[in-house]
Amino acid sequence: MSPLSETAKLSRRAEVRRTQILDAAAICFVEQGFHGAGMARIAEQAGMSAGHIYHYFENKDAIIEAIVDRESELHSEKMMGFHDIPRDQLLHELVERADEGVRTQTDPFQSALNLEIIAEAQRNPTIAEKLRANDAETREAFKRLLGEQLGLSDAEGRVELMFTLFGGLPIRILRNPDLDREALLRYLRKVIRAVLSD
Amino acid sequence: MSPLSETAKLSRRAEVRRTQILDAAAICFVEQGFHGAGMARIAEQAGMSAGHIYHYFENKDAIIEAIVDRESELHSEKMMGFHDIPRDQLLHELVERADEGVRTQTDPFQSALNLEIIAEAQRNPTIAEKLRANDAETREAFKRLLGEQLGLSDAEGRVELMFTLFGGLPIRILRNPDLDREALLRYLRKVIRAVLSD
DNA sequence: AATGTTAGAATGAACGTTCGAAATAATACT
DNA sequence: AGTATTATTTCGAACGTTCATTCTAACATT
Repeated sequence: MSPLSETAKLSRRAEVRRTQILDAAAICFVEQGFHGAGMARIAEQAGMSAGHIYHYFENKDAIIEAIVDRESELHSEKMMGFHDIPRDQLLHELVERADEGVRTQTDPFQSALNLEIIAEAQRNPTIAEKLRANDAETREAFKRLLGEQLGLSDAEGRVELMFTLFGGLPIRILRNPDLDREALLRYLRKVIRAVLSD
Repeated sequence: MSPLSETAKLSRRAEVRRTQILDAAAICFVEQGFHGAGMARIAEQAGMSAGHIYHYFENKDAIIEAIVDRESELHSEKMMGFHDIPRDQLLHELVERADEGVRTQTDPFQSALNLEIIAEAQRNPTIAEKLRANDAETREAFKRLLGEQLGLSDAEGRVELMFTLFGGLPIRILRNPDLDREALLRYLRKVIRAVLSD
């Protein structure tokens, strides 16, 4: 067996363990928060000993950072999905896909993890920086989309409004769990049309 | 001296101490989070010993709850300010006061405290209930405003959209601290007009 | 046998909370 | 009014617990 495949096998193994830990940690963080969840609980959920986690992550903060990285990547990919849409269908698609956005942003697990990350970013500069970098990236991508594909001026303000709206959904669902998603969607679509046209 | 004024004096004293503690705690919570801030740090900020705090609050959670109550009351009062506006000026006023809303919701201290409360609500049922009660109250008030004063149908969805938008501002400012408030405001006003008219 | 992998006990620091006493204020008594 | 007594406020040390992290020894795999 070549040393290359050996390392590959090893890294793969390690990669599996890492995701195991990250998945477990995400569940614990949602249930108890970053600082409420103990390493023991995370280890139990991941099916390994507490001490063993330190073979894959330097410390608890590194786990948090890895989770944020994973979420950021997911978020970026979601955003990039709009770039393949032909320009004459773009506005229509953005309006149509509003409900998908509402669904993901109000999903109990996702929105809880999101809010947890947000809270952590407030006093963890590393996390804050990751969030801001991801925001800058997706914001610029969306601005280009509006400017180049839809030919809209003042894309900055339009993007900020859209991001504020979708970003506010996790908070909204927390404050009103019985929220009428359909009623909200009616006006969400109206707003998208108003903001993404002259 | 009547026993009434005596008790009043005593409660006043206690009330001053209580607000002293709440103010100090709010600062600490913003700086280090609910669970990051220790009682020792809060006590120092309040200018008293850690043990002494327990004469005014049963425990740390009680402090958190009191802060949430105070913020809720503030939020309710802000909302009630719209009820004195004559109906023919209401829409105009709502559009005009948008920038005041943006200013308060993106104020560094307020938005940080807000997000901290939100995060805490995720696994503290008492806090969650307080938030939901406050939301139900302000939501109903705003719905009445739109229905009775502006004669709008389907107020539910309109209110949800507006609340989502303003509620999302603290997150927005965290993810993009350099946010162009004026650019955002242009479209925020456009959205308010679109959502609060047929 | 050697190397990589796992478990779980040990460590030390940090935290919320309790407690008994000291300081201060209020009240009663002479 | 001035002293004695009671009540209230304040402090800071001590306690018990919890937690992240380290370490040592056992285990598996090659």
